[in-house]
Amino acid sequence: MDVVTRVAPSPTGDPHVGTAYVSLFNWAWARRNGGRFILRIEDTDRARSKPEHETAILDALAWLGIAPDESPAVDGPVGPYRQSERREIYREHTDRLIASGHAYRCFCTPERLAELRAFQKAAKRPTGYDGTCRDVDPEESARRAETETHVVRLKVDKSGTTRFTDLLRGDIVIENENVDDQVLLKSDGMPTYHMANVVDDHLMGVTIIMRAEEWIPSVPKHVMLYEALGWEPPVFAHVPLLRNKDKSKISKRKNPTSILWYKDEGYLPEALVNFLALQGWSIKEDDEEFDVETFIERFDPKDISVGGPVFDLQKLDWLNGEKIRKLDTATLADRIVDGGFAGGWERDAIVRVLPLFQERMKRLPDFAEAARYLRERVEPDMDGLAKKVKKADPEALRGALTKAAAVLESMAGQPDEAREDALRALAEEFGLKVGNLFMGLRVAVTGATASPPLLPSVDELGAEESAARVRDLVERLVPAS
RNA sequence: GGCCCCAUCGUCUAGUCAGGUCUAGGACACCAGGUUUUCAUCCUGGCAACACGGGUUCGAAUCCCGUUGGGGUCACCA
Repeated sequence: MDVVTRVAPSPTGDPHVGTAYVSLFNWAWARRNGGRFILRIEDTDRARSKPEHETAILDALAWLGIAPDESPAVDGPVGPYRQSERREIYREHTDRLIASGHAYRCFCTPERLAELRAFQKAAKRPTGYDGTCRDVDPEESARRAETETHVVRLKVDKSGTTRFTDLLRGDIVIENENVDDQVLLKSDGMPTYHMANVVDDHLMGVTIIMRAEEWIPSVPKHVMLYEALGWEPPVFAHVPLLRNKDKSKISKRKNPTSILWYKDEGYLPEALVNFLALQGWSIKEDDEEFDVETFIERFDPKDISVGGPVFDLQKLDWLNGEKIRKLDTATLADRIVDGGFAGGWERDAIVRVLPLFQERMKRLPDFAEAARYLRERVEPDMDGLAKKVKKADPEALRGALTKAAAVLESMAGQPDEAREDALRALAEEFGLKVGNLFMGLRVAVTGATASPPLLPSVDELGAEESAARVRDLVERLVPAS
């Protein structure tokens, strides 16, 4: 049988990392099986849904390289893919349920329901609809429906139990008396999630529902709907919820949840994908850095573990550095430029100097930050230098640096080895440790005690400018008297 | 609170279904050492976990029960 997977986000905010997480699994499973991955926009909440959010979700998934095969933007055989455009379909099906006695119209006002809920809570009783409209005579119900606003509710048979199988947890059984008469059709004619979800998943031929575990409690309602409609439910696989450090469901307050944030921070999409793949799933090999093709080859939803993974950005940073190091300089330069992290650098210039920075980068903005000294004189870190050359004779250091400046100029263009030898000799001449001389040069040229290789930096800068920086440092080294 | 889900190093996890090969493996982070003119990379080593209590069994991280802990959910939001 064909595999059809789906993700069904609601366009009510920035594209969420949880959507990316669930999409990745659904996308990969469809890819592995030569199936289809559908993105359905659940915009039945008319107040909160916004077109720009829908666009952002589509763009974010495309950026991650896990774009759906069918979506509002890519038509397919089972559209439309926006629930707001499927109103008639839901209406038809709720009518069917009313006709078959599986659902009923409810005329209770929101105010009454709020009061009911408040009362139940105060009395420490389980909350839920009290069934006032359950037994309104069908004819009377139809008549009142002409003029009165109403919703349609699922008529739950409160006896017995409902059972379903979760691919990751096995059988889950719930007493029907704990299942509420869920609203299926809202008073504005839009379906609720539960109704739309079941109808769409069936009509769209979805074979496996992989979604977050927060949905488990509502599965019995869905199962009842499948049964009432005479349909076979698909396979359910509820994946763990991504967590904050305190184990609560990942939230904006405690974690970056917008996919856009990761893009803006200079994370590579392949790093985020690799990282997300490691949440709840693991590769047998020791190397946890892998490409998406490998993931597709190995991924099977039944291997997902169910403990809620705490989001750890440190691991993402590591993965991002790994991915950056794997790119060739031309590609990395493109990523830097296209991502808007060039900081005024021309693309070709980036390609030229990138070897100095690539293995030191964790994120894309690191380049412009670390390469600043190549475009402007940065304030040398005199305190840092002082700590590093504490034991060196200041007079000797100044003398050696002054001569070193001249060496840099006179030996410009010569091989690194030759220049290094000359500088080493200089250090010896002044009775300095080689490291101390180099540290002085380093701080002079790059401004910092930790930097990319010295000589290549000098070459990029030009011998004259480098020498000038060294002489400037010598000036600063004169003790205040 | 009712209902439901979950429980291995600080974090992500392997092992659990088919009990012994687990004195519990890997990765990130951290610490130490090596390489390097610094940093980074790279290499080597180290620290560190089966929530607790019963039971079943010759034998339990693995099976069962309970406790504790964590999470989710109880909307005309998804």
